[in-house]
Amino acid sequence: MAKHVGDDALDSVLHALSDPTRRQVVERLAQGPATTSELARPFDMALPSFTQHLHVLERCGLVTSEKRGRVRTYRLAPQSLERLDTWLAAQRARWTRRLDQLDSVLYDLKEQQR
Amino acid sequence: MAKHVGDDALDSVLHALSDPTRRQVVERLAQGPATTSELARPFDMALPSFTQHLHVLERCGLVTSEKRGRVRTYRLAPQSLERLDTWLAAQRARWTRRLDQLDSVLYDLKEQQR
DNA sequence: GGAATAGTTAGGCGTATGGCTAAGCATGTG
DNA sequence: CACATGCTTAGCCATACGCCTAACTATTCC
Repeated sequence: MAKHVGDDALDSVLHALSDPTRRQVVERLAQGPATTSELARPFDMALPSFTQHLHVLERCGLVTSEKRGRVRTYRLAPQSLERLDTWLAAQRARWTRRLDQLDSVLYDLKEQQR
Repeated sequence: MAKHVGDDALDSVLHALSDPTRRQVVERLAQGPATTSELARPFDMALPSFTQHLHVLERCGLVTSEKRGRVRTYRLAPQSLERLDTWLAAQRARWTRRLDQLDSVLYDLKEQQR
């Protein structure tokens, strides 16, 4: 089994996305940048609680932010989703390769039955 | 923004995958079934701690298990990864649609400059 | 300058998470 | 039957998480 030393990034991305609030923020930002309070509006949550979610998203690289005046604007950093994509693709590959092997085993069995 | 009521499943799948131990188990199982102790062997962890990870994976539907005699065998349940795949694809779609819109805005700006 | 606005910092609180040991149960095996 | 094997249950502990309120800072606007 391949060693996984540098996958802390994946850890934190997956952890960040495992919270529904944070996932909704990501979904919102996939449509374009937004400020802290715009992002917070749909949620029934105290602002400090909400900004913690934003900090989690930013720490793991899913979003970036920039403060102009007193307004902080967040944007999605889509390359971070690609990492997840890559991992998923790798698993799919393992899985399908395994199914291929099973197929050939079944084929061999059939051959033998003739 | 679309409402997200039934996404507890995604919550728990993402949470499960956010742990490196559990991710490695999934990677292992993507190559074929294995028993509890086979799965545990590579990890320097007390068995009860490890089986908790297996339970987490099973509760969220990422794996299934079956006990024959005193041996429990685990297999990957790949449809659960598809759910994640679907979500990721949706985000990618939002993101690229957004980029398309930006493209057309830029195009319009250019037109006006003529 | 004074008041509203936008975020931030500090600190507290209950629950969930991830690890452990010790003991318990089945199920195979000599 | 006795013993080894494979896993499970019970209970403990420390840390992390997600939420809150209160108070603070920094900007913008009249």
